[in-house]
Amino acid sequence: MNALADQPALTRSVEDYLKAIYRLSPEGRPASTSEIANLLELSAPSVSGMVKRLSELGLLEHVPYKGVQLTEAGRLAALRMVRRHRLIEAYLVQFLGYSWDTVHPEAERLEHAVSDTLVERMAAALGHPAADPHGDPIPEADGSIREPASIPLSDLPVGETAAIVRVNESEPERLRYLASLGLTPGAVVTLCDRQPFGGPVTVDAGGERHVLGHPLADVVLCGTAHHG
Amino acid sequence: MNALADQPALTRSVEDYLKAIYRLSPEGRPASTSEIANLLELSAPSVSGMVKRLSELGLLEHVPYKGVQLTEAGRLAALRMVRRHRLIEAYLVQFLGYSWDTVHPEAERLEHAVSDTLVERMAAALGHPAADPHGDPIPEADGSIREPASIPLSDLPVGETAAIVRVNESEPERLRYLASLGLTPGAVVTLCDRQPFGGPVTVDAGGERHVLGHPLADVVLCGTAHHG
DNA sequence: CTCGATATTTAGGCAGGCCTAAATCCGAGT
DNA sequence: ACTCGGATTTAGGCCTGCCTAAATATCGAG
Repeated sequence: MNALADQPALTRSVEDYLKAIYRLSPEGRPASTSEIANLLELSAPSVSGMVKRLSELGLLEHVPYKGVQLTEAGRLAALRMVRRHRLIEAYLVQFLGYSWDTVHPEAERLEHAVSDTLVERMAAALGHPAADPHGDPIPEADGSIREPASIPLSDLPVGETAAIVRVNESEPERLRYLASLGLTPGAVVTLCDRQPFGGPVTVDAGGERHVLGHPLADVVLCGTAHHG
Repeated sequence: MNALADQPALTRSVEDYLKAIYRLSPEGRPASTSEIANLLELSAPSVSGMVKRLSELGLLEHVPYKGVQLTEAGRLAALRMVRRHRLIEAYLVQFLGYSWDTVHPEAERLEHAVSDTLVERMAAALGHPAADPHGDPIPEADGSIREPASIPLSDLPVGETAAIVRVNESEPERLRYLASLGLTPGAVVTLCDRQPFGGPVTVDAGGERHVLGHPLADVVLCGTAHHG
């Protein structure tokens, strides 16, 4: 058990690469060098070089000119970082006064420094939450993760009521704006109107009506617990 | 104000060197290359090279073959790390179930990763403590630090009663032993007997009598609030 | 004052991780 | 089938930060 703990020590860089590749390959689809370079804000040759080392370490498989895929070891190492990151975010918000729009950079640094012990103590202090402040699901210590089914607010049928389960956004500005509208995980909203051709969406949240641009409505994910 | 915050970004290595040199030069006495190498468990040539870089960065002054001394900038950077370390230790013990003998390595890693914001939030959550769990004084955010006067338990006059203010020990084993005897900061003890020539010391702590070897009694520091 | 032990520095090397410039591959369009 | 542009990899370089081996400075003892 606890497949995410006590793994060989990896450098911060390696941890970041693995996390990035994990993010870029949701269901095993290979990630390209340039996608990784783009996400990590590094040059493509740097990624190429690191990819070679990581494949020699057995953390990923690389088909030259095609892309990379995490091995099981790589996926577990990545999930370990994701678990850390999300638990740290939850802890900082719950206990140290961080808000969901400022917590990311702090977690980004801490995730490389905390011990497995500390992570599990934070998890316990939080009561082993299932998701972080953005609604992103927290992988279990054994490496399992369950992504709740959801649909973007922009796809919710008009007239339908649903709970927000997740907000897929990282820009602080947008997060603050969404929070100011009450559009945070747990909030119950009703879709009142949708304009065609990617037009805005009108939503009722806590008795107030708001008009949201389509791109913004797209990152607000609603639960699909259909009537029961 | 807040001289300890918002300083130029230093690497983990540099931060560790500065902290080590600070520890080795209590009142400005120069620290030698080998002392630093010893404390950081590095080779002397490694230290020599780093010292050159640090002096070029203006963080210390180096008289070749004589020793190094922190500049004001270096002292502030070191104090910043000390503040972080001690606040983190206090926080982990108070809120996350760490004990004083296990908290050091965790703090050692976190001190390089936390932001100034997080440190200050932890300080606030703790109520701005003056000392960490070992009684080591926590530098203020402005860089000031006050070391309370104290004498080793081994030097306490026989018959005298005093409060333990600090325990200058880092080995977990010894810390656990001292804690098991109730010899932790805040405890009030009376020196019952001392054998000559560096012999053991008998101390009353919370109604129980314990015999302590001289080296151990030496790291237990007692307050010198003489009858008043 | 000189010698030798010890501390320190210099010289040279290596790994991690990043970069730019140059070579190479791939695949789309004709 | 060929070619051209974009993606990718290779080549080569730099900085940090560590190492060992060798040179050099210092200091105490005789």
